[in-house]
Parts: sequence; structure tokens; C-alpha cells
Amino acid sequence: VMILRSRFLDARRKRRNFSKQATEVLNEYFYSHLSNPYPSEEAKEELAKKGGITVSQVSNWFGNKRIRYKKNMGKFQEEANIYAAKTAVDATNVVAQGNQANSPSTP
Amino acid sequence: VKRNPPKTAKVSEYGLLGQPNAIRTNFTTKQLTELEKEFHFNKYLTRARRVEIAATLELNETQVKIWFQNRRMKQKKREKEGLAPAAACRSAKDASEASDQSNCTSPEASPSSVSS
DNA sequence: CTGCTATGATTGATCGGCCC
DNA sequence: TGGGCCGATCAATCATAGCA
Repeated sequence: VMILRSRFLDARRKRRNFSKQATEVLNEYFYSHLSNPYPSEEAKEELAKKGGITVSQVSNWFGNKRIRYKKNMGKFQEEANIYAAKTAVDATNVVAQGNQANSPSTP
Repeated sequence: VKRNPPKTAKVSEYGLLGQPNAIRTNFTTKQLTELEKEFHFNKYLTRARRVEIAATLELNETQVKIWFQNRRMKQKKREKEGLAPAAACRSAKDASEASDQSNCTSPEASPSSVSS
């Protein structure tokens, strides 16, 4: 009820979706490190620079991504296939793998 | 310097008890207000103060302790992003950040929409 | 315009490490 | 040895963005 809250305590939640570029960079890292999607502080800084967002936003993104991915991996299979192979630093399993059409393009 | 990932065998290893364990406590506006007030007075708590506040607000000492801990981290984070992105905000050498709320880059609007 | 999903941010609480 | 703190993360939730 009166906990209508938000207006004064968290009125800053005026979020804006990240740019295509940012999402691209983040997903690329996430799916190429699926076995350990925990970027170091340095990695976060680089991702932040590449994506044009803040380090905190990178942290938030990974936090949300990890949880949501875990909660419903099937829902992310598609984008997983899209981003995965790119920088196959690690190719550990996750759940359902087996297909690998790698070495497509290496920028 | 390596943060581990899924180490925590299970942060949520409660399943085997069927007891609604440690559910997210919802602090009331009053509790938050008091905690915030105390925080501005002292960033750190003493045992005595903690006991006192916990009793007054009807919270556990642990909850009060954790709240202060999270609050300190929150403040630190705010200070950090409040200056970094504002690189071209002013001189880049002094750092006269006092307590809180001193952001140059905070195009906050004040929608005075209260109640309904 | 309505309804639902995708997503960024917030936050109470946990985990491992460190210090005293 | 035990307690508090830090840094990172988790997990649930809020509020909005975006799309059918």
C-alpha cells in the first residue's frame, strides 16, 4: 500500500536499453566464456569501453544474464549458437552441445 | 584476484528443510528512513548502537549490520560513478566529494506526482 | 490501446577472503 | 578463535521498454 515508494527512493529507474553494439560485445563475451561467465574487473572495464556503458552496467548485465540464463537456458539457445563459437576460448559443456560450426570469421 | 563463479555449492541450499528460510525482508519506509538517518550520522556502527537500532526498528542485529554494509557499498559505488563519467565535468584533480548527492550528471526530474 | 515479455536496476542476504 | 568488513554475487522484484 503506502509502499508506493519508488517515486522518491528509486526514481532513477528510467532505464534505456543498451545499444546494439553494447549488447553485441556483452553477449560475445558471455557466450564465449559460458563455462565461467565472470569477467575480471579489467575485462569489465574493457567491455564497458567497447560497449559505451559503465562498468556497473556491465556488472548488472552479467548478473542478470547469468541468473536468467540459468533459469531458462532453452530460451537462450538461439543466441547462444549465434555468439558462441566466435571466441571459443573455452568449449566446456553447459547442457546441450554437440554442434560446432566454428571458424566462420575471425575479426 | 580471481573471483570465483559457481563455488558456492548452493547459496540456496535450503530446499531440504521445507522451511521458508531467510526470505527477503521487506523493510518498511520507516525502518529505511531511520537507518538512513543513522547512516548519515555514522557510517559505521558500534555494537551498542547496533543493538539499540535493532531493538528500535524491530530488526535483527544482523539485518542492521548487513544493511549498513550494503549501504556503504552503495555509497562507494555512487561516488565512483559520480565522478568517473563526469570526466569533462570540471577540473580533474580535486575531489571534494562530501557525503552524498553531488552529481553533476544527474538529469533527474522531479515528478512531484505523489499519492494517487 | 492492451497485454505480455524482455531487460536494466535495486537490494536484502550469502560466500570466501582478510584483518584484528 | 570469533566477529566485522569488503568485494562480488545471487535472487527476487520493481518499473519501464518494446513488440504483437
